Amino acid sequence: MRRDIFQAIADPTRRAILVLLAVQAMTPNAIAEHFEIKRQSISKHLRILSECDLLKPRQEGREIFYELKIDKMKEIDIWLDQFRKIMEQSFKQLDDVLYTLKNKKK
Amino acid sequence: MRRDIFQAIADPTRRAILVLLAVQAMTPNAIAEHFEIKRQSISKHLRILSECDLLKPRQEGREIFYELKIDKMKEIDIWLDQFRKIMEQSFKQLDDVLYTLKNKKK
DNA sequence: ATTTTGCGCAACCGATCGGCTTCGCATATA
DNA sequence: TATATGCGAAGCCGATCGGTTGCGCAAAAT
Repeated sequence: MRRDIFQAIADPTRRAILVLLAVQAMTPNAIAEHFEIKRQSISKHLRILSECDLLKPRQEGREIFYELKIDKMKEIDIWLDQFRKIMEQSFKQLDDVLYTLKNKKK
Repeated sequence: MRRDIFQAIADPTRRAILVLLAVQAMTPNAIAEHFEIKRQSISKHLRILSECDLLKPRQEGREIFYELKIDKMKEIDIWLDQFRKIMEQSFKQLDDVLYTLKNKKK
């Protein structure tokens, strides 16, 4: 079980489920209506997403509403931050180069 | 071949490679030194990342320097935007609720 | 001219993935 | 009480994944 958030969003069906649940909590059957796969397969996806802490199930009678834990999505953002920082740094270095060139011209 | 960017970053080794290459372009051998897997496996990862347009190979004699096409990372950001927007909307709705409650108190 | 080095490709292999079907259980509903 | 419904768990299966080894080729070094 690798089961990290990146592996979770690797599957296009799971990404679509996340988008659906971002709008409103839904039951497995309701979700399955939006796809061409069986409810049981949806359940498998829901299990994976839940294990990654991306979803929170809420039992209501015999139904289970899965809701998105949107905060968890921040983890992806945090990972992307590395690149934003490195990019900034690259621009800074580029600035330095430009600055040096400018001074040499003088 | 699914080969989209989300499948590309699903693998932890590939994510680490991206971070390495964010700092500076490197050859397969140089990259492999940072991992405990064979150079050929690294090459496989590099092929996948290149096919996703995340890397650009630059031949230099018999060496190939792979460099990160950092712009491609924005695609992930764009996907995340959906959730940011939905979150904003949720806060807006929450504001509406709070506003209504406030008025009822009067 | 020969050997070493850097690389990608192809074939192989066990593990995992993402569907499927079948089942059992708990909760409505008749 | 009997039946229908909503769900998860388990087992199956073909496809893909991520590693390996063993090439062959071109460039560099000897």
